[in-house]
Amino acid sequence: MSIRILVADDHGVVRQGLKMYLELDPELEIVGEAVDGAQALQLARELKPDVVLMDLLMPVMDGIAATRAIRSQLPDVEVIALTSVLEDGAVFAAMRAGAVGYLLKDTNARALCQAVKAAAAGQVQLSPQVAERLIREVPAPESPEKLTRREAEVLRLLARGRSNKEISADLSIAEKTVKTHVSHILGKLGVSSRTQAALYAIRIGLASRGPQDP
Amino acid sequence: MSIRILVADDHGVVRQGLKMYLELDPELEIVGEAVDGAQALQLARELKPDVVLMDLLMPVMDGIAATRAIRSQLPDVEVIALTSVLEDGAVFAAMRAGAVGYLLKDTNARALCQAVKAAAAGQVQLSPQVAERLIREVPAPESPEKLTRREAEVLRLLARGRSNKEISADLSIAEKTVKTHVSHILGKLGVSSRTQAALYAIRIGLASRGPQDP
DNA sequence: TTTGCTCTCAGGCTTTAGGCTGAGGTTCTA
DNA sequence: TAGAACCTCAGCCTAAAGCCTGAGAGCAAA
Repeated sequence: MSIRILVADDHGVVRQGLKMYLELDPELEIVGEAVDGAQALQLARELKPDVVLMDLLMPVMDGIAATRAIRSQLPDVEVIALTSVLEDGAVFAAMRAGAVGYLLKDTNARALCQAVKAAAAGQVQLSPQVAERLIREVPAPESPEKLTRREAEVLRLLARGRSNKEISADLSIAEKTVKTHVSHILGKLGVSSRTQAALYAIRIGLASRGPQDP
Repeated sequence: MSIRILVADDHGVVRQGLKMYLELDPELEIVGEAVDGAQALQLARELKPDVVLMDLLMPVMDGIAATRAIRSQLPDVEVIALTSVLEDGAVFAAMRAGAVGYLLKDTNARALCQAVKAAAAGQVQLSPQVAERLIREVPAPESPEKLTRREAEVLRLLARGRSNKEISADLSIAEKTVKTHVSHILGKLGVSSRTQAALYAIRIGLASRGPQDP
């Protein structure tokens, strides 16, 4: 059973290059190509690939947004972010969006194939340069995305398994207000349930995965 | 400074295979080999390795007993249990004996090296299948009830943020049935919401994104 | 001062989650 | 062969979650 791959990049040359690289490995199979983020999302839904190679700079819907959408709607589809240059914040943003890997386009064929296989197994794979960059970006995970201070606070409690009612008691505000915050959180994170939001918070390290006792 | 490893397995083929896998990583170094539990204990005392890869089924002294002996006499030596098949109770027994990891022999080279490094740092590392088994053997400190196979499966999906309706589609069963499973899961785990159940699954490693997804 | 963001709260609404009871089917085992 | 699990599904119910609109108050920057 081969690993099914969807390639998303707005440049034909890049898609062709990736194709030639990936098809050197008999275990890998390209099942689709997308030219923008929206199409990537659509094709991911239709084809349900194992791995999406996602360019971050694309028209219509950028790679970050597409990654977030795919990861929230299709949790079994892994995404590897792909860029030509290292941009500030991009690595962390991609990881926050749910990408399981982050590669530069100058990666060689062997490393690329290996990264795809690792991603299919749900394992993190980073270019050495990227890993170094990540370490320097991570120290400032102050606010995930654009959550306000209050929203981040609510998310932290939510990610400890607290109900809206419990959170309202914790913060001494109305449960209705908590619901408002939660709605905003779900919207900003691009997820559709509090459980997904909690898992997101765990992933970015906002909440520890320790015991939930207050 | 490399990580020093002792391999304990009564089959030469397995020892050779582990050697080839581990020596792919320059940070790992095999310093000794044992063919039974008694020899493993003796060599662990002499060589003081960082990690012991311990087969559970061995003559003279089985892996569980050897693990217990090593952990009690040499607290700085970490032990990873290794088996070819998942046996009932074996995971729990190994963890009780002090093993910090539990891997199947069909683990690939990358995962194996990663597990050894994690073990050297004292971190727990489990195969996804093992994690699933573990949750069935050791559900919660309060209620010693075990999850059934199906319940563990539902929990795995739940811990990926799936709704009841989505899970019912994934498993091709009625949403009503999923609700029944979820109710039983919550009861057995002693938690009061699906989010808490998801966090629990994450904590024990069930939710580590594994390759066994459809 | 105006603009904008944030935090607060509400009403009204639909959907989802979860508890409880009962029940028919399979499969495995004592 | 009779229990004992387990999986499946249903009805009926309450509670919780989530969406949408609107709105007042505080606060800070332009």
